[in-house]
Amino acid sequence: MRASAASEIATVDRILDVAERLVQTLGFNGFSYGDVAGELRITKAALHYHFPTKGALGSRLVARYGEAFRGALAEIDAAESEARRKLARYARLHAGVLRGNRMCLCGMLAADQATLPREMRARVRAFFDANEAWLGGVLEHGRRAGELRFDGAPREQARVLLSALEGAMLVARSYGDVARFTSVAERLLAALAAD
Amino acid sequence: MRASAASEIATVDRILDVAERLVQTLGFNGFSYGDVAGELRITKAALHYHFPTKGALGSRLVARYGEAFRGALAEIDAAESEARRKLARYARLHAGVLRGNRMCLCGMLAADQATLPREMRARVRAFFDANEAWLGGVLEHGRRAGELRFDGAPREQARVLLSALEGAMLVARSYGDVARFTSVAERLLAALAAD
DNA sequence: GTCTATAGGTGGATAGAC
DNA sequence: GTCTATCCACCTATAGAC
Repeated sequence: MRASAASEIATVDRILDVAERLVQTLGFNGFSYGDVAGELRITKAALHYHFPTKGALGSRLVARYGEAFRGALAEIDAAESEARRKLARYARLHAGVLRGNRMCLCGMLAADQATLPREMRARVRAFFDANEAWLGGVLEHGRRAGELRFDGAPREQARVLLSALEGAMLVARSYGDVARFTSVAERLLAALAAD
Repeated sequence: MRASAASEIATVDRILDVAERLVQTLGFNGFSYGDVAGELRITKAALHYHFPTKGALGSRLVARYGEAFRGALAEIDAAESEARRKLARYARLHAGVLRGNRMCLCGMLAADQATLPREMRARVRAFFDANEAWLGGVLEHGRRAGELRFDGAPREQARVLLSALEGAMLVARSYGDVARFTSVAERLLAALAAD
């Protein structure tokens, strides 16, 4: 391994980038090694050198996606202190994914759940867990601060929010209409406002 | 075509039953003619006699599912007059689908959207449209009657509800935990209560 | 790290006998 | 309406040369 110039991207990452987009648009059973290889102008055999099986590729995909998301959540925490602004940025995170007709990687894989290797399934759940935990923290803090109003446990309310946003992506994508998502997201957040 | 005894089920319907379950659990790209044929102990060629292409089978599947759902909504309208009770039964409809690890057929197909033939995509949207229209009507009526409280257009609120329920199914299925769905559904309906 | 070549299987779909 | 037989494209994955 040598030092690489800034403009170069390691083959592994280029594979992950293409595969990620394909999974998010077509589903885990809707893309093939051939699709990825063809787009990168390498052979399927070269792909297998980097990722011996499709499941291994999928696992790395979910792991990387989860890390990136956790990074984005940390950025939100660093940039915003108000709960309502944090939630608004969280929703915008998903809206960003939706542009380009992409579904949340883990929402898509949740649909393919029954056909995935064990490890991928576990990682998808871990992604949801992390999102719920973060949302739960924001909700709890926001309610304590008097910014937000809702009944019951923050963690339960977090599940409502996560489910609703994943579903809003799913449905909005059927219409190719991001506004459908943002409209739902705005209503969900407005319902939590204390004023 | 001859009169058939009550216990007999036409081959076409048995095909649709099996295919429906497979799509709801595995996704449209996660099942094959071979799977259906194997389960019914007929050959793939026999399947092609009834449904020349996979897309034709899929279209019939969505059409039938939509009709069944409309029937269920009509039943709810006939049995209940209060908006809150209608919505509760609507949520129970989805909970029933979720048992047996099934996803809403159209929610699943929404994930597979990009890989579907045009006609199937249109039928999936029609399903969502019909659900939104029915929910919008119930919400509007419920608010007028003072049973429900929410801001904005009923049709917009209907989209929130539909998205959230679809998403709740998607996420709950990852955990194999129907309670996750019912908990979210109850919170959504409680948030609409006027009291 | 990428290639050619290929294995071994399965995908959807068709032809023609019964 | 169901079968056998078959087509061809594609799938994931491996072996071995460069």
